[in-house]
Amino acid sequence: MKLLFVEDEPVLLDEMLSYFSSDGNICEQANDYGQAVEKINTYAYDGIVLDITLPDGNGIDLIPQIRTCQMGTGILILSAKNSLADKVNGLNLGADDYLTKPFYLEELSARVNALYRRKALQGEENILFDGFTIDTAGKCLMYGTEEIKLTKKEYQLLIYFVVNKNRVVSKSAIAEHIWGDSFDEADNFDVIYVHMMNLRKKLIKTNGTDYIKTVRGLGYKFVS
Amino acid sequence: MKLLFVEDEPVLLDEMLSYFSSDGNICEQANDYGQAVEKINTYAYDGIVLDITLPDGNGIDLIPQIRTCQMGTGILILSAKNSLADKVNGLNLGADDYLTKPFYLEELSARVNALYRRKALQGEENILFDGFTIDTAGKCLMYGTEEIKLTKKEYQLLIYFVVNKNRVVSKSAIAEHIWGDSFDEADNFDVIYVHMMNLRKKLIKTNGTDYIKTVRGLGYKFVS
DNA sequence: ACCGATTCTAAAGTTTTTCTAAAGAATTGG
DNA sequence: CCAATTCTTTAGAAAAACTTTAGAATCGGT
Repeated sequence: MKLLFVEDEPVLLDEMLSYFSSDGNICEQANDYGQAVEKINTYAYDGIVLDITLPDGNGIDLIPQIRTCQMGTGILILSAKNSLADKVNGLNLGADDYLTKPFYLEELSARVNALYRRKALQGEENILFDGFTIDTAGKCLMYGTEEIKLTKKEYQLLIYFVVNKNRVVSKSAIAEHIWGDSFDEADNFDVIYVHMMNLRKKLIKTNGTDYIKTVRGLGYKFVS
Repeated sequence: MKLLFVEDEPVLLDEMLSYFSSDGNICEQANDYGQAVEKINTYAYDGIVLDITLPDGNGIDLIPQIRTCQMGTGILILSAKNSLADKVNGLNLGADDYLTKPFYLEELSARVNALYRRKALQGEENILFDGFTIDTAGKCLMYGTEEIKLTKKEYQLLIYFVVNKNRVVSKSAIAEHIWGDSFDEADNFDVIYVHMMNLRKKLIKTNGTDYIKTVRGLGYKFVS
């Protein structure tokens, strides 16, 4: 998933970025309030980890802005202050969870994942469709008891499609979501074609159904 | 696991630090109330050993502070006073266990480990899987009656994997949990690769099964 | 201070995944 | 119906991720 980390302390920021990146997410950063505003108004994120104390403003003030332009985005507030007022205030303004520094990256990760599941999938640990089970903890796809081996990119694609079930997702959206900034859109979507095809093939091979419909000129749609 | 020792008497502090460090834990110290407050608000710990009588304050007053920012941390109170009032007071405020000075380090160790077991391992003394027994008190792995000799790192890895059975754990998560802050993630994960390989080899050699699946690009997963 | 065990580093080897490129099929618009 | 565009499919190159080995450094106990 695509995450934004708003944090001014460089060490902690680095730790979070490398932790979440190596966990298979696309991560972006904002070092202060100004950068955060810019990012929020330009890109869509699945989750935003927001430090409250920033050099040029209070992170809490970002929450309404995020909520007006990114309804479904999970917001987790971070704060060094051990203040109940901040927590209550943040949650009232529309944050979804709260974590006080210090914390284990492991716990932050668990909470961000939980947010994403709550937001996108109504709190289901396992996503089921038509005999398939996506085990989000084990990061694998099962058909009955048999494991359908997916590569990392295929797994990410599948999750993204299932979350956006019955909705057309553009190739740009896929690129932004799964490749992030590193994707060179000017060139071509060939990479996406190839991965789509590989994922499709594996699903079709399993039970004969093609869950992914091509919407020519617009993108793809997962139906189930 | 990561521990904090709050104790003003240097001899006892040193003894505790060296005992627990050599047992494979990540240990930190605070010599007085002030240092303790600082540490508690900066880092996360699995367990805190807390002397009640400190030169600049009463250790008991730290308990609420710990509890508000570190929910899952085990707290063990130490006191020279053999006072029932202190004990009751401490436990009421959220401490998990109590030990009166003087004591044997072995007993302290046993109690701190018990705290961890209660917290992370849901109270299990022995973890069983497929003919193997992990004796968490003796910190060893048995296959039937035969002991499978593991190094400290291998044992820690195994515990971490077993606790997270069927869940993919990223290399960052492993690093954070087993190497702590000393791990230089920027460089490489080579150390992890090597230890993983050694642990795997020992398990495979014992009964031919590879319980650890590599999830390329994401981490490893213990399945049983 | 020495010995053995453990842990780490470095590098070569292996496997898997990802990407690129190109040819072929389907669809759309003129 | 033809040309242009968009997508599918294949195959192989390139990159990345992981495994394995060996030896150096470090640690712990005597």
